Amino acid sequence: MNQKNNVCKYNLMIIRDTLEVIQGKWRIPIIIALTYGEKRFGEIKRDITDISPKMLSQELKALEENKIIIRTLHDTMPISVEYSLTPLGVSMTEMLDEIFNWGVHFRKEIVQSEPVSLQESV
Amino acid sequence: MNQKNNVCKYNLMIIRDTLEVIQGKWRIPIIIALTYGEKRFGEIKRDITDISPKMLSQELKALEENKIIIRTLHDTMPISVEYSLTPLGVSMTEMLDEIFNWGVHFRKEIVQSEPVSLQESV
DNA sequence: GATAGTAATTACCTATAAGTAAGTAGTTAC
DNA sequence: GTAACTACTTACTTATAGGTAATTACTATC
Repeated sequence: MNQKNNVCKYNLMIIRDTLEVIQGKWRIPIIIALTYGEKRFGEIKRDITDISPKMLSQELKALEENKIIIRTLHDTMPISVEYSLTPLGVSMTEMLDEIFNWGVHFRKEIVQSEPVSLQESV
Repeated sequence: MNQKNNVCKYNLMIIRDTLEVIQGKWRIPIIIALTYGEKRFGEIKRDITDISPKMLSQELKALEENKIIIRTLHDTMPISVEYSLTPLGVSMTEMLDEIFNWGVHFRKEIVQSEPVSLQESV
């Protein structure tokens, strides 16, 4: 029982470090947008229609600091900036898939029991 | 390309509904604590040492409203209250496992590159 | 040269999450 | 009867997340 308890506590510690990286309204959506290939600032903004440039800029910076994404400056005319996942970012795929899968399951369950308005817009 | 884009946007919508359920510092830790079996208020508090009774009470209530956990009042003397996962809560297991797995991977990567203090206490 | 697009930054404000501290109502042990 | 335990609740405060609006610097198009 004490052994089981320590395992539980160790796992909770790992989880809390992880949550700090993926916490917030925008980080996971941004990462998911980038799993569809490298994108420019404006492209991500168009995918996540209601994010403000301030939040996008801020969260991209945080994800870069956590080595989840890389920012590449292409020396074209006009200059373009592209964001893409690092190997560490790509390694999130299974996790993101499972979050998505559970989301689908959850939506099914909730829509069945109480037809409350989740986000309807696509 | 437009097709791909709509798929991306639909997926983002699912994800945002999901994030609302699991968002915050305490919900995932609480759910994980309960994957080890049903627990009483005080037991959860002992697992998650730094949660305040206010936050625990508040988050348990939110999880109950989202049908992730159930609160059972045992008519013992003295009365005891037990929290356990619903089938919907149990269905989060794969997702939580993947979050944990990525957390382990992330910790390994970060500890290698820069030995910065993550949470050390167990 | 005016207008629009890209990739942001800055200042300011509000809303929400979380923390602190104390209190309550019941029970049990000494 | 008083001290401690369980399961909370309430009031208050602080911290953080997020939103709004305006601005910047550069290029391209009309």
